[in-house]
Amino acid sequence: MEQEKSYDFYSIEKKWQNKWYNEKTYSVEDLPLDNVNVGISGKNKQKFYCLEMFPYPSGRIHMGHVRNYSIGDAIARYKRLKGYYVLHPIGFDSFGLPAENAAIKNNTNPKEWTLKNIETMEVQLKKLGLSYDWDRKIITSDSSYYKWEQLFFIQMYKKGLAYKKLSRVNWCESCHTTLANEQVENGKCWRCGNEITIKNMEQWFFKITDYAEELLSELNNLSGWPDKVKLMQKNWIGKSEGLSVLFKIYAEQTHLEIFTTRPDTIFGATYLAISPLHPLAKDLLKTEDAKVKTEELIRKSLISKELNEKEGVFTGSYAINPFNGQKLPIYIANFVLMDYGTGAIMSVPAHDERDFEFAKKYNIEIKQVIKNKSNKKTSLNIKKDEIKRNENESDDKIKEDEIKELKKPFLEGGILINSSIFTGLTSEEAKKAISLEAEKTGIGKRVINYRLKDWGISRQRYWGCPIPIVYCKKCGAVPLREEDLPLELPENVTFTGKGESPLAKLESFIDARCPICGGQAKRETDTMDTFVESSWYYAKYTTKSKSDLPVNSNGNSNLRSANNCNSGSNSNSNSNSASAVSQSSFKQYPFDKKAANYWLPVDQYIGGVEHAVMHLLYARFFIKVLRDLGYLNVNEPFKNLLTQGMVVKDGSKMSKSKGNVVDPDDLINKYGSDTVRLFSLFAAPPEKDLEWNDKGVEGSYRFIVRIYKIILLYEHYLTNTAIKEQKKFNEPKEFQKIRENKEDENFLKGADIELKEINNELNGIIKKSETEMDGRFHFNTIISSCMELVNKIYEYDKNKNQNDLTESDAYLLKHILNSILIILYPFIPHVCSECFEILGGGAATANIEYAGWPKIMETGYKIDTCNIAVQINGKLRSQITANIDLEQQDILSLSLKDDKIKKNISDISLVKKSIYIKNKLINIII
RNA sequence: GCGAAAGUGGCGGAAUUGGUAUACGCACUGGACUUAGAAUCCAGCGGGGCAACCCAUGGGGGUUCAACUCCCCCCUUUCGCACCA
Repeated sequence: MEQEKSYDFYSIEKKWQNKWYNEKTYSVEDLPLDNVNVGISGKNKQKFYCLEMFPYPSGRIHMGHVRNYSIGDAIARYKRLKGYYVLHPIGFDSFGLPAENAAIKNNTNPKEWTLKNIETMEVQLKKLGLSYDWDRKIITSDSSYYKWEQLFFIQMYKKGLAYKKLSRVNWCESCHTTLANEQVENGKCWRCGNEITIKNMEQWFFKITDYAEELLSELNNLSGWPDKVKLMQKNWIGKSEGLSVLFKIYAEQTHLEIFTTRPDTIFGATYLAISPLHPLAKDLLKTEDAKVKTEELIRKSLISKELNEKEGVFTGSYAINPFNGQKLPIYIANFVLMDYGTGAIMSVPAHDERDFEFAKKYNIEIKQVIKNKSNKKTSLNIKKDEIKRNENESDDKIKEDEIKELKKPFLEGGILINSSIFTGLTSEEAKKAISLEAEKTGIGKRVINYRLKDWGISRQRYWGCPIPIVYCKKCGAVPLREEDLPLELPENVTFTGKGESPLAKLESFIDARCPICGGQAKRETDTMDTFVESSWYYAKYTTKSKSDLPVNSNGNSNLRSANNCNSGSNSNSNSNSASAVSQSSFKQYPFDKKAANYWLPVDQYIGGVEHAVMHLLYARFFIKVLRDLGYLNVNEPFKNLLTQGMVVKDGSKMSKSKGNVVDPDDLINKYGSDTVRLFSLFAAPPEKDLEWNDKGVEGSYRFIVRIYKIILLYEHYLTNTAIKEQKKFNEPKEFQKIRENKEDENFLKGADIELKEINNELNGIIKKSETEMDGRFHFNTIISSCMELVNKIYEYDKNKNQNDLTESDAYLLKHILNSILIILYPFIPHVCSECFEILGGGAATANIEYAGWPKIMETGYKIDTCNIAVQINGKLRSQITANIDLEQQDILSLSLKDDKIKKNISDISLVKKSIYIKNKLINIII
């Protein structure tokens, strides 16, 4: 007996990984070429762009990465089998705080730290055997990448899409920088969890609000996104339609503009409330007492957005309700936000919770103007702008005390009361009518407000993309000339971890010349939010050739020499930059427009749900900007989105502080990467959290060993029956049939029934896998069916002497084994590649990469009996075996012959009726 | 408070269209092999009952011949937003 080979995952994985990397198996062209080798040509193939969110090089790969990339790789490999031309790139999102914090802590250089981490992680990723096109690797902290970002910034600045303003911004003391609104979670910093405070600072913004409407409406076209994410973005954008109305201030010439979404309640307004930060606030104050109290409110509003209790001050001023002339007191109220709407509201306590609460506290009148819808139809005529009251309408009288005794506000829409000529209208009608009336008389206009704010991108940190702006005493803020890019991040900096950004203290960096007048100027020392890099990397990937800026070719690049750093823009090695260098400045593009248009949008994007309103919103915004700047013609970056759950252990997210971290490297060394990948796909469907289980990993390992062993078992056998050597099957006729999937029925008829049954099940798995891989991605169900099938093959093997097997058996068995290997290949590519090779490959190729997705093979075998569940009054009582496709009557009489059924139903006359689901179930009602 | 998702054995999870609930895996129990162990293989494995049967998909109602699946109410958990007028 031959010595049994054991499953040596180390050698197997090494062997295939080397092959993939050396042969660049997964590398694709920017645009498909005509005459490339079989299997990798993109011509006549449909493109498929598969992308996982690229990692921040924090040091080592963690389980979340493994899960993310295993999912992506499974999809990419599946699509290749299905005949797609697949772009599957990877890179590093390498600007960010950890590098700088490490620098402060260990006195290292952020760049070195980052590059070292990238090196480590690249080795780890390669050990996982992921099918990336490594030629497209991006390192965003490299100036060959971020210079384009600076270019975009300048072009956005010129279009007014990047601007600077003084504003109240979120400040994280621990990270020592400002944050965008999206990056504040529950009043805390998204990164470190520190409490956010408010600062008034000059900051750079991207005008994402210009795209609010498109960002919102395009959500409707993203059918491949989870509803959850779309809803989160929708809520974040927060569109609301309403009316802005001018209220004249009593005995003054000024007006106060308020915004409301409930114009129908305007007759119920009993006071106005304005934000403490409202520009008119101080002018309206009439008493010393109010002034003092307001100061306090202002002070509180300035440091925090948190609010415990509603507080306010009566200013002493009044405004006039333009609709009924009522004199309304004006309050300064802490719950009114300055940065939404107009910073002033009309308060209708009867119909708004907040106004109600405030009115109760300060004893302000509550006036009901909406009541429950009655069945009575309104008898008002609304024709265009005209509202005519019918003659015989009787007033709906509401008693005063009924209003005052309201225990809580009436929030729903209803029928208007106490609202002059609008009384009797429904809320919906009244909104329209009152808005029209306001517009007609010029006291108001319909407006749309968004909750979304512009994206604050200034960061007071070092390790980020420098903002290409200088401040000239004469010319003000001036962008660098495009040809002077990149503005490199200087490297000779010291990190104290205190006070301002290191850049702000670096004279050699700050000192600059004005690009317009040549005079003395100071450089902007803020860097860009690192979410900018990830907003467009998917587009950069589409172009392999690295078109770099000319290095040293532009003699007057004095701006760059000022920072006395290495001016070599040193992208990784083999860029054939000869032609690029000879060109002058930005005649080049960050990526080839044709390639971007060809590959984008990303067909499948995979990442954590935590980026639902940060990265995913910014990226959508950015591609629209790039489109409008003329770089590509694509509206949305990601066609389909899969948000995977977290990897948890003992019920909580893996983290150092909890001490429940599992290091992928340890597992790969112990079981091999196929096992680690398999477990992370098998233990839960991708969108759910994955509970890590060391014992479960062993189960996955066992399964792989079982596959390997059954292949070895049959390697011997299949060789003996000459399949491997193709003595019989090499006959052209047979080969032709196999290729065309037109098997000789007679030939297969000879095969074992057990094998044919297994084959039938295989056919089911092939179909089921295709549906799963087409969008639901519940790999766990595919894997479990494969496990079942492998178990059956073992069973078959147990009951069958190999020597009794015929050629037909061998052929069918090989088809089954090959198919199972191909189905599992996207999840465990190394061992499947190896096994496929051991068996001698398929009809067309010995390389599983190009074997194609398995075809359904009909053996002409149909099961002619089926198992039918017999229910009595809906309860399962028995099961019978019957010939397939029998009619209800036959099944019923068969059922009644069954012992267990007989016990319950002695005579057919007891049967009231029966319901029959063909070949499945009969329910007998008695 | 508002919005969304989820709740199935000891555990991870199946059941994609209403049609035999608990597939597959883990853990556990027993057995085989072994001096012994590991590994492997075989068998069992929702709860109750000797059994016939009964009870089980968070709880309670409903629709239906039939409900994990559809409808209503409630509970719990997770996530997002949180004075957005």
